Amino acid sequence: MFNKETEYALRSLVYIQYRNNRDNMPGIEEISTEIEAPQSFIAKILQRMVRLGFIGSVKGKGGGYYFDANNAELSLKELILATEGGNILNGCGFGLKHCNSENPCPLHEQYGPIRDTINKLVSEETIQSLARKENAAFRVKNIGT
Amino acid sequence: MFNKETEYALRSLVYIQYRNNRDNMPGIEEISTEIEAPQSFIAKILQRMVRLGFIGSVKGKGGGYYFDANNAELSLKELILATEGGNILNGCGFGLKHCNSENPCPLHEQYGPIRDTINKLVSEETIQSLARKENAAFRVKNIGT
DNA sequence: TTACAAAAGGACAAAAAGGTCTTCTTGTAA
DNA sequence: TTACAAGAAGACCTTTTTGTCCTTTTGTAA
Repeated sequence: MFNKETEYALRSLVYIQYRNNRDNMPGIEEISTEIEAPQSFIAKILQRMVRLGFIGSVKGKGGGYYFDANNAELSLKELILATEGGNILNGCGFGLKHCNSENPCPLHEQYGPIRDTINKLVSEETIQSLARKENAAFRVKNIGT
Repeated sequence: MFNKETEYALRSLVYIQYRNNRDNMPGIEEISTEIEAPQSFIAKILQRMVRLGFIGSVKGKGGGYYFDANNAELSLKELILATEGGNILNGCGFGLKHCNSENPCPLHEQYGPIRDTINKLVSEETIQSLARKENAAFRVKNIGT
């Protein structure tokens, strides 16, 4: 569905928010361990998240990452647009550059509703709404084989 | 949505079937021009399609590619599984290896219906059903910028 | 029956995605 | 007030995807 960067960013951010909700500020080591993703890759991705202004970071002893509770919630859409662009949200299932109701590809009619549902999902859900779900931390973990 | 190989395969095959329906057997040059895709890449992809038994080919003067009308229709699902595997059809939106109703990721509930709809679409639609749509050839073209 | 059009095959190359490693900088806690 | 934990930064590497090019084989049409 999403590429690795989006996937790891999503899992990291939900984990950060979940821990913030419990008055913790996790660091890279904790995050990468808990979401089961490569530590240095997560470091790089979170660095980008900080530069984008999605999260804040604290350096030095006891440091880590946090969401500023004063900022608006971060929708999945904003995150996805920043990490992999709008291809999933706008692209034609057939790969045509100009596919629309006047000039539809053979999949247009059936794919439209799917794309709409995806757009609705990523517009309505936020990192915070996902982190609020009970057991969110557990569900963030990449358990299993 | 799909990767390039799937996308080009899809467009090529629909085009081939569309031309077959009109008693033509297009070659690589015609196909790649009409669907606006790199000729040598299309050649390689169609070679794979032949090896998979999805289409037949005729060498020599007047040669090209064709669907055997005696074979069953080729569902999009079969094609997708062959070109890029079942990730889109089975994968978890959150990227978890084991995401299910007992151990759901935070997106599980909302993503499930989307995945189901995609599965329904690719199971029901075939290359042939797409090629039958009026104006299919035009709609296969990648017109525009 | 042969010329040649067209597919088959495979080596190679470029670009993007995914990931690692090392060094530098910062700033908090002791 | 300094030690050091932890993030920042960027070079570099690997794998996968996407694509190109060239040679060989095939088989139909003339």
